[in-house]
Amino acid sequence: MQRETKQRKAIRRAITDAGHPLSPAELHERASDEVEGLGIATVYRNIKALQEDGWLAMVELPGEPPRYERAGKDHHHHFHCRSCDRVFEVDGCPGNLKSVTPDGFKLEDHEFVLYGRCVECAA
Amino acid sequence: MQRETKQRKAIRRAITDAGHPLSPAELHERASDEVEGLGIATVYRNIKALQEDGWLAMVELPGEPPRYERAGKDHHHHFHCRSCDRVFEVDGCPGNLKSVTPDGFKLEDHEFVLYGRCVECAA
DNA sequence: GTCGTTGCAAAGCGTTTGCAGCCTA
DNA sequence: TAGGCTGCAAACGCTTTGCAACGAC
Repeated sequence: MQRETKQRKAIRRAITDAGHPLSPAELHERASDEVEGLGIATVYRNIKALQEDGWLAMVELPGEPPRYERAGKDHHHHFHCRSCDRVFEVDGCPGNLKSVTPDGFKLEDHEFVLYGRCVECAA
Repeated sequence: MQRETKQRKAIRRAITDAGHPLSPAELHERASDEVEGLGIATVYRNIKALQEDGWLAMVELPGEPPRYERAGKDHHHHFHCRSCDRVFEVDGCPGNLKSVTPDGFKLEDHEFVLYGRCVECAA
């Protein structure tokens, strides 16, 4: 990644402003506000480039298309609201992982997703 | 679902024999051993029918195509081996979920995936 | 001016659907 | 024999890629 185009700038800004993980389509929609005619292929290409650059991190939830957030955050997990479909960050970790790992298996990593209603939708 | 065709029988058997979740492609491959010329569309249609029938359960892991296992098992999670790409069942649950749920959020469900090396690949 | 980047359109890939013929009950 | 089920091929939705033009440096 070498040049700072207006498209790339808009995509960066969309991620930064969102505050929660965005899908490629959401990212395209938001960045299009700033750059008219932005192509979806450009969004995908920049997602890849920004990931390789270590600026962007992929958030994969079961059964969901991938979303993206700023990289470099502390270890965290996600809460997926079934009502508004938004994804929120959750600090902390339940721990206790070793105790459920089968004997002989080598645990390297884990993912962990909460489902329910966010504070707005629970009201 | 009303008729017991040889295709459906083969698909049921493939799931039962596997002992771990299978992707549609794996299911097609295994069931094809028993029924020559089995169409992939038939596999997908039966996956849907068997799910609606409550016989089959979908296992969705982050960033992975869906896999399927027998329904009706006790609450469990999965271990995904990064070496052989197989998915194993893990009994138990780390608990402690309430403590990481943000205030005001209503927790309804959770998913939880371990990554690493299975006992065979760790050797 | 160079060559990384872009938009468009075509190609991929996994999944779904329309349809005519098949076969279970 | 009826109509659920199947295989095939076309259609889909999302993502990737080829290509000629564009524009950041």
